Amino acid sequence: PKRMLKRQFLLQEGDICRELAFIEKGALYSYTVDSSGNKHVIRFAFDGWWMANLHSFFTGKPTRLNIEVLEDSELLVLDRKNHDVLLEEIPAYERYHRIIVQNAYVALQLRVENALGLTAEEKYARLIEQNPEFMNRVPLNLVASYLGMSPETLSRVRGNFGG
Amino acid sequence: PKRMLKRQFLLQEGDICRELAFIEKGALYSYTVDSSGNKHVIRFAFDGWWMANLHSFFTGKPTRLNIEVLEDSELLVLDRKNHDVLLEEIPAYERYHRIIVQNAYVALQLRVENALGLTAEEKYARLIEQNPEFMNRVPLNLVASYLGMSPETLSRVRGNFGG
DNA sequence: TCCTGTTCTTGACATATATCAAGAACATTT
DNA sequence: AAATGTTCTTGATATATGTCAAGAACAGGA
Repeated sequence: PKRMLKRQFLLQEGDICRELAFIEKGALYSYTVDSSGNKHVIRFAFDGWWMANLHSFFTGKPTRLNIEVLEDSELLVLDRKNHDVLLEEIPAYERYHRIIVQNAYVALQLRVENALGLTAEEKYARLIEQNPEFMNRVPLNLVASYLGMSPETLSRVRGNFGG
Repeated sequence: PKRMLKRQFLLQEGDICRELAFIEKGALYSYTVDSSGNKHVIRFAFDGWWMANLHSFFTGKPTRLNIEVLEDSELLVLDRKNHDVLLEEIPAYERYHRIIVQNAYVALQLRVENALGLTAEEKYARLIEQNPEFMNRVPLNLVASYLGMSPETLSRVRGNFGG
C-alpha cells in the first residue's frame, strides 16, 4: 500500500523499476523526454489499472521512462520477489497476469494503429471514440502529447470538431 | 504445419483470426489499410517469431489487419482449441506464452516511444540501432510505412545518412 | 478576494514531410 | 537476352503541423 500526491514520481528516468503498481484510486501517466526536452506521453492509467515499466522491471536495466502522478492516488505495490513467489505458488496469479499483459498488448497495438499515418483530426476522433475518459481526467497538453501532436494543434482540432 | 508463398495472405481484413502462427522459416508482416487506401505496417516477423492478431484471436471479432507473406515461409499453426488445452494441461506452456506476450509488449512499447515526436532521421537511426535486420529483409517502401513516413522521405534520409 | 501559476486558445509564420511525376536500377519471367 | 514488373531515387511543389508569442480562462493557495 502506498499513497502518492499529484506531481510525485513513481519512477524517474535512470531508475530501475522495482515494483508493479496497482492503482486503487487515482491516475498516473508515463512519458519519455526527448533530446529537445519535449515530453512524449506513453500511456495513462486510472483506477483499477496497473502501472510499471515492464522492460526495466523484468530486465533490471534502468528505465528511460518517467512515471508521474496525475491525481492524488492510492496504490498497491508488488516487488519482483513477491511477484515471482505468486507466479510459482498460485497458478491463478500467473493466469491473471498473463491476461493483463495480453490485454495491454492488444490495447497498445490499437494505439500504434491509430498513431500511424492518421491526420490530427482522425487521431482525435478515434480518441473520443475509444478513450473518451481521457478528455475529462487529463490536461489537454498531455492528451496532445499522447496523440503525438502539439497542444496548439489539438486545441484547433477541437475548435473545428465541436469538442 | 503449413507452407505459404510470397504474397499470400495468412489473414485478411474482416476475417477472424483462428490460429497462432509460429514462423519456422520465412517472413510475414501485418498492416492496416486506411480510408485513403494507404498501407500502414504494424510489424514484421521472421524465423522463430509468432504472428497472429491477438485481438481477433481472443475476442473472436473480425480483424482490421492483413497479414501477408513476405518470403516463402514454413509455419506451425495452433488453433484456439489446442491453445486452450495446452494452457490448461501444461503449466510450462502458459509460462512460455506469458513470456512471449510480455516480450512482445515490451517491444511494442519501444516502438511507440520511437514513433512519437521523432524526426524522420531519428526514427531511421533508431531502426538501424534496434532492428538492423529489417533493412536487409524488407523492401524499403514497407520499412517506410513501418516508420510512418513516405518511401521518398526514407530514401532521402538514407541518402544523407550514408545508409 | 486577490494573487500566482497553470492550462488553453488564437494568430502569424516557418518548416518538415507528403504528394506528384518521371526516370533509373533491379529482379523475375518467358 | 528481351520484356515486364517491381522497387528506389531525385526534383518540384503543396500542405499539415510545429513553433513562437501573447493574452484569456481557470484553479488553487494565501
